[in-house]
Order: sequence, then C-alpha cells, then structure tokens
Amino acid sequence: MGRVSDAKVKLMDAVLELIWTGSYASTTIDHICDKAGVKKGSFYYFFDSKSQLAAEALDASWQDRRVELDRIFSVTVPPLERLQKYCEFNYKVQSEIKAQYGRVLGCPQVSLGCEVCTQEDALQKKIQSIMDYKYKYIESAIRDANAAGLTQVTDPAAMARMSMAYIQGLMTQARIQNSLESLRDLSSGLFSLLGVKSKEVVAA
Amino acid sequence: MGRVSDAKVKLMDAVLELIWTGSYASTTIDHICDKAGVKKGSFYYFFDSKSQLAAEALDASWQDRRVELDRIFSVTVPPLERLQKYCEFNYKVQSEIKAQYGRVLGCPQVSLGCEVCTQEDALQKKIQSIMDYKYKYIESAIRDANAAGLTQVTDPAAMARMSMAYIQGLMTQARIQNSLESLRDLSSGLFSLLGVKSKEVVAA
DNA sequence: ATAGTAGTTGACTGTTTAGTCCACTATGTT
DNA sequence: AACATAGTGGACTAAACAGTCAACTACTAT
Repeated sequence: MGRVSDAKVKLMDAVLELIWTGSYASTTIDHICDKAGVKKGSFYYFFDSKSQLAAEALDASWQDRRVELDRIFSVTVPPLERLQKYCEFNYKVQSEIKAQYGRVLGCPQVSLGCEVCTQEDALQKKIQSIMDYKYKYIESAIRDANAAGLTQVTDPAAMARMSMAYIQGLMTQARIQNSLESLRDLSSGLFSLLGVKSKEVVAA
Repeated sequence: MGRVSDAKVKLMDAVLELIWTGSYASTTIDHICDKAGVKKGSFYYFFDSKSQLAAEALDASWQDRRVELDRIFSVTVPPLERLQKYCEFNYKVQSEIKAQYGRVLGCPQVSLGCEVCTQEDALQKKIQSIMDYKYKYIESAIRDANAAGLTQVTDPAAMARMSMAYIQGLMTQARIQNSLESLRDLSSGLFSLLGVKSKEVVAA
C-alpha cells in the first residue's frame, strides 16, 4: 500500500560512490541527494543520518561481494589456487574501477575504516565485522594448504591478517599513486609471505 | 623587526594532531585555530588555506622523522638489522601514541594520502614524495642484504614497495582495530616476504 | 624613545551544512 | 471510485563554515 520507491537504493549507491571516489567527511547529505536525484525530505524519510546510510550501504555491498568470494574460495578449489584467484580478482576489480572512474580506488573498507575509526563508532564496527569475514576466507585457505602439506604456517589466523595487510597495503598504495602497477603481481609477495615456492603454486 | 610569533608552529602542530586523531575533511580551520590558541586572522596571515598548512606541517614533521630514520638505516648497521630496528621503531612509536591518545593512529601519510588523494592534488604530491623517500631506506637495505648474500631479491625497488605495503597494511589494521597486537611481530612477516630465514636474522 | 613593521584581534560577510515540517502526490487495496 | 498510506517536494531554521578587513599591539633596530 502507498507508493513505491527506489530512492533507498539510489541513496545507497550514491553514498558508496561518493565515499569511495572522495571521502566520508567530504560527502555531504546534500551531495548524496543530488547524486541520487532524491530530495532531502526523502533522505530523512529513509535514514536518520549519513552514518546510518553508509552502514546500510556498506552492508548491502558486502552481501554482493560475498557471493563472488564464496565462488573464489570454494573448498573444491585447491587452497593456493584460491589465493591466486583472489589476487587476480582484486586486480580485475581495480582495473575495471580505473576504466570507469579514471582512478584506482583501492579497498573501500580500508579507506573508510581508516578515515572514520576514531569518529564513527557504529560504522567502524560494521567495517570491522566485514573485515573479519574476509580474514576467514584467507585463514581457511591457509589451513587447507597446511593440511595439504603445501605450507607450514603455525598460526593461520595471524598469517591471514598479515596476508590481508599485505594485499590491502598494496591496494592502498595503488589508490594513493593511482596506479595498477603494484597490483599486477600481488600473488608472488603473498606466496613469499606464506613461505611457498612459486613452483609449488604453478603445480597446484 | 616587528613582533615575534610562534603561531605558525602552533598551527602546524595542531593541524597534524587533528588530522591524525580524526581526519582531514573533518578538521576545520576553526578547530585548528581553537586547538592552536590562534585567531583566524592570524591563520590567514600565515597560510592561504588548510591544504597549504597541512602540506607545510607534513613536510616539517617529515624532516624530524628523517633524522631518526637516518640513524636506524645507517649503513654502518647490518642491512637486516636495519629492517629489524625499523619494525621495532614503528611498534615503539605506535605504543607511545596509544599511551598518549588512547588510540593507535597508524601511519599519517597513509591515512591522509588515502583520504585526500582524489581531492587534494598538492597534498597528494607532497605525501607521494615523502613515501618515495621511505621506500629508498628499505630499498637500500635490501640491496645491501643482497650484496651480503643474505637475500636474493631480484627487484629491490619493487620489493621495497611490497615491504612498505606490508608494514603500512598492518599499521592501518592496527589503526582500524585500535590494537597494537598485529604490530608486535612486524618483522617476521617482513623477513618471510624477503625470503630470509629467521635464524639468519638472529645471526645478523 | 620612537618609528616602522610583523603579527593580532574580533567583528563582519556570505555560503554551505544538517535537520525539520507539512502540504502534497502517487499507488495498492477494497 | 475513493480511501489509506508510503513516499515526495520544497521552503524553512539555526548552526557551522571559509574567508575578509581595518584597527590595534608589541617588538626591534636605529
């Protein structure tokens, strides 16, 4: 009953794009509404604040991304190949983003998390929980690689965080430098970190 | 001639602290002036804009940091020990920051660079140039390690960037999680990345 | 001691911002 | 057809914001 609307979706799309191509604090509610083609009255009809919108948008976007990660990290794929594919996937995403926006934009969780962690508690917690999911993909792949005798990682959880730090670090570099170069060969560093020789990876 | 002033220094200190503990865009000129105990008229007497102030402050702060890095990366120190000391230094700095502010704040260049790179060109270039200096310390240590037969890194420049990505990635994680934990053992991952066995490091 | 100058002050402008409010409109349901 | 209701529009307020300016003050070189 009543009229139907896609304003909510439009606002969520707009806020993500504005934050990613710019920053959280520089993204105003007016900008979001302009970009979404939605009036402020409608904004406040659906959301209480920018941070609530951002949190919901982040969550929705993560639900989409999750599907792709589940495919990449399928347990039917050999563990080191999962990591290899994940590196390639990151490169692919950033290439497409650069083609679309003319800029490498890096990891949205890192950029946003880094900016708001001291100021927006609810958002920070949302980002933290998304990151925790991401660690689990890597951690599980490492455990499986250990089980297959491909690695001898003593603390897979800690190594998963290190691995993500390495990947996210290069993604952040890529954003700051606006260059895809350092992302081309993401996996070789990752495998060094895991103590895997390149030959073993090719074999796997 | 005329009266003397420390307002410029106070403004530079204030802007760095506000950006680091918060973010660039959320730091207003009024906030900076309040924190520095300086009136806005004086701000505009010394600086044209927030971005100019930030760039000068960043540069001044880098000149201080440089002295410490020159000591840590002294060529009289064995190359792998330099890297070890650099990791320990990063941990020490973040510990002190956490003791002072109640938060881990990570690397200021990364946080700021990540936030402003799509919006503030002059600032972005300043940050880029500081980062380029940082890469050189690592790169040189890697070359020296190669020469000493401690590593066999084929592209020291690329590996320096990877190494910094790893360190900065963990620093960013530490900021987002507000935890020093992942920084405790920064060096072991770094040495894995470089293909060095821990025993060789201890020996060095 | 005083003149010239570097630096300070606070009041001022206009703009952007978040957030409110309510009359209005479109749509599914009966 | 008309009612109930989900969603819209736009005008409004108050606060925060960047930036300006001219009168003022304190210092130092002579």
